[in-house]
Amino acid sequence: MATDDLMTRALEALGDDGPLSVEAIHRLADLADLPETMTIAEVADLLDISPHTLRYYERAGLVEVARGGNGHRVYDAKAVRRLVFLTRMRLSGMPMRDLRHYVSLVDAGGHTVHERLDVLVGHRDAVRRRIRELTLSLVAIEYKIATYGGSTGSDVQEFGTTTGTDRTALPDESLRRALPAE
Amino acid sequence: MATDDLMTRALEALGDDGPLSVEAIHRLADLADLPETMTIAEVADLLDISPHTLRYYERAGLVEVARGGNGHRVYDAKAVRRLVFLTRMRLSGMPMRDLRHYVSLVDAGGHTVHERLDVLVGHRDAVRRRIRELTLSLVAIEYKIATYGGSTGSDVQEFGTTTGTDRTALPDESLRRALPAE
DNA sequence: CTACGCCTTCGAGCGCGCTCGAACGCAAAA
DNA sequence: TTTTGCGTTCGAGCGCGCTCGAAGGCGTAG
Repeated sequence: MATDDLMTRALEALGDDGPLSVEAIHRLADLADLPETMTIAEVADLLDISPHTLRYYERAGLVEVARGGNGHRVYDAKAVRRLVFLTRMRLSGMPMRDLRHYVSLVDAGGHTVHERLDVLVGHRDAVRRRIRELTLSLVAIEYKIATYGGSTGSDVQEFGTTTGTDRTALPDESLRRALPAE
Repeated sequence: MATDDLMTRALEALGDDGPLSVEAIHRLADLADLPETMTIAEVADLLDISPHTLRYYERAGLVEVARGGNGHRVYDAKAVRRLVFLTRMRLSGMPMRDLRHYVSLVDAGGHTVHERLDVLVGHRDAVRRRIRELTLSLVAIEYKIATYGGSTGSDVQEFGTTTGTDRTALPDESLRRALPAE
């Protein structure tokens, strides 16, 4: 069935270039050897977010950051590791609200481990659903691109024209039905 | 390499239940036989969005909808098909701004086909990047769940305990390095 | 000494995508 | 006739996640 083919190719096509910038990957590759302490600018650079956002996260109660003698923030390795985790969760769509909840569990002590796992599992499932949702949309978009003729409303006649030519192994009827005009 | 294994399993795990509700899939399965016209409530039900949102899309210039004798909106098949497309693009993360642009191209006539394709291809690439981004996060989250011991900052010692037991074929070092505390 | 650069706190503002509510119209049911 | 239900227009409000800017401190370079 052609839908599976397209789905497979859609998934394969993801092997191109990552969505994370190459620098960001490099910077995150070796979390093992983090410096003892970092400035806000260094952390911002590491995480690819602005100092403003870092201060915002701190204000939101997601992380505690010490101050140096000059009043400047001093991020130790523990704070940085937590921020790496937090930004990863944010990037995958976890709301600030849930993140605050999770952090409060962590700070509450070891007896909250079970509930923390519930949060993680819930988010994992949400990410899975979102990926699936996006993959379905991707298939639809790729189909539309593959069959695009420039329809401006009266679209039906164009879908029959490529039978025989078969320029890109077009998907099946179920897709055609799911992909309307424009 | 174990990372690939986890990645593969992460992708396979997506085969569970779709993110779209079963009803929504059923309702969208047969776009071929749409009724001649639909009310706002019917379209809202079909697309799983609120009538408020439908009016908002119309106000935003994304679609024109006729009025019946009583002043009520009358959605014809063409409008419904466009709205199906629009909601699919929205669901996959295309901003309203881009959607407005695309619609303006469609309404401008056939000479904009090339530019329309550019928009679609651009969005396709964005969706691909987002899927990849989410997949990476998913792998990280699954790793964290699999190895969770309840670390509260001093996390390092826990990552060595499972060597030998090998309860779930844990991934490799590169992942460990990418997944910090909490 | 001045200027620069990087940092601080705090409160306000912004862009997005809805979401809501008030005030009203029309038609069928009780 | 009154009520119920579904619709209309329009403008305002909301939740989210930043993002910005003002006003100032501190330390080094020129």
